[in-house]
Amino acid sequence: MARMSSVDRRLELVSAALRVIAERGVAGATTRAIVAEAGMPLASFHYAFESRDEMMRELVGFVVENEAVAVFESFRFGADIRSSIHDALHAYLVAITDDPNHELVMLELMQYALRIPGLEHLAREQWVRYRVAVVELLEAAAANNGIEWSLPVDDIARIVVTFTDGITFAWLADRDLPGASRVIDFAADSLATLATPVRLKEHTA
Amino acid sequence: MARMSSVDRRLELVSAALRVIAERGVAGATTRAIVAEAGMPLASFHYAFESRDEMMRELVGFVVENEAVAVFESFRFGADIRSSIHDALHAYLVAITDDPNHELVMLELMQYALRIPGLEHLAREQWVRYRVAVVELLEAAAANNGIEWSLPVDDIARIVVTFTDGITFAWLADRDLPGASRVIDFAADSLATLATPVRLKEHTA
DNA sequence: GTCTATAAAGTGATAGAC
DNA sequence: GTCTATCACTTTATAGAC
Repeated sequence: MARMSSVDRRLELVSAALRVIAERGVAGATTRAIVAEAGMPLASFHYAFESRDEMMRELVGFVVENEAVAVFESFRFGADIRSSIHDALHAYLVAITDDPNHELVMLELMQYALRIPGLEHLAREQWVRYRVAVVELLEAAAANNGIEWSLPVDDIARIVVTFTDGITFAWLADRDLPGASRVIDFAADSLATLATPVRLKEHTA
Repeated sequence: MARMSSVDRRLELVSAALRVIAERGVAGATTRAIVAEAGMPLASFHYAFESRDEMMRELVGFVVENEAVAVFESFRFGADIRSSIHDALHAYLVAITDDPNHELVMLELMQYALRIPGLEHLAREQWVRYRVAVVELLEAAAANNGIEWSLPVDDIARIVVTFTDGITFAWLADRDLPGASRVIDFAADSLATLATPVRLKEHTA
């Protein structure tokens, strides 16, 4: 393997570690397994990182930074707020079922962070970022579908993430896709009741 | 330690292992840590169990069997269905916050089961048992508050568990109790819309 | 039966050759 | 700088003394 900058090698190792974790879990992410996945000799690991703990801290931080809710990025809104919510949740469900290991890794890393002293704040941060992403989506949906939210948008985002977490967890456990779809139907219905049509004083062409 | 039957020793070790897991996580539940917690010499472990894996299998099975949703057992219903749901969810939240490690252990064991080939069905089973417990509660609540459910009770139970899982997960991450309470308010409101007053042809005194 | 003492394998981390 | 070879330690599991 050609020479790489220190920062590249760190990234390469973190990336390899994430693949190993997806395959075998956090417990299976030994330094040997990671360097094997990255195609490096064992010593390269401690050339890039002080310790395995340091790498795991960087990995969790990396995930928190980069785990955008990409599901929603290319998302188009529906004709009304109910179908916008429904389609977004459905897109989320599809993303989960397409790559179950990904969500399992997120869950495992979150738990890992909750267990390691000094990393608890990263668990909180990751969860808050999800919520912030949902806030943006809720505001865009409101603008798009001409509604106002009857609760603080931050509270609604909390409800939405409660749904997505619950749906994720349930599907990971029982793999019942029609069941998950029925929950999404309910979620869309009940969230739509929090939307009220907005009276326009003026509107732009 | 006095002589104990084989079955008692197994139970003692499983119980000690659960305490160790609550304290240090699954990764910290080494055979040494477990026998130390149980006050036994190391060799006793393999006298009772073939291997650590066998003990972990029994432990997960034990939890699945015995993890009753005790929260709801001594639960009293409210005057209407909305407050019955609300109070039940609130009682659940109190139980979680009183003993955060307990839910963290359940989460961790579920993840463990999902990772270990041959144990996946136990993860599913544990989740289904929660749902069955909720079905019973929903039916009791319906009888008590004189309503009928407008969806199959099994689907509603799925929604309820989605809520409790999501609320649990969120609270473990961000420890925001007022936030969790607001989600519970919403959950009670939206679940109550699934209840319709029942017309009685006749009633018993 | 019970437990000390140890084996065998795997871990994170490094020294030292190139 | 890079990597082989190895250290020091921990893990599960067992042999063998009592």
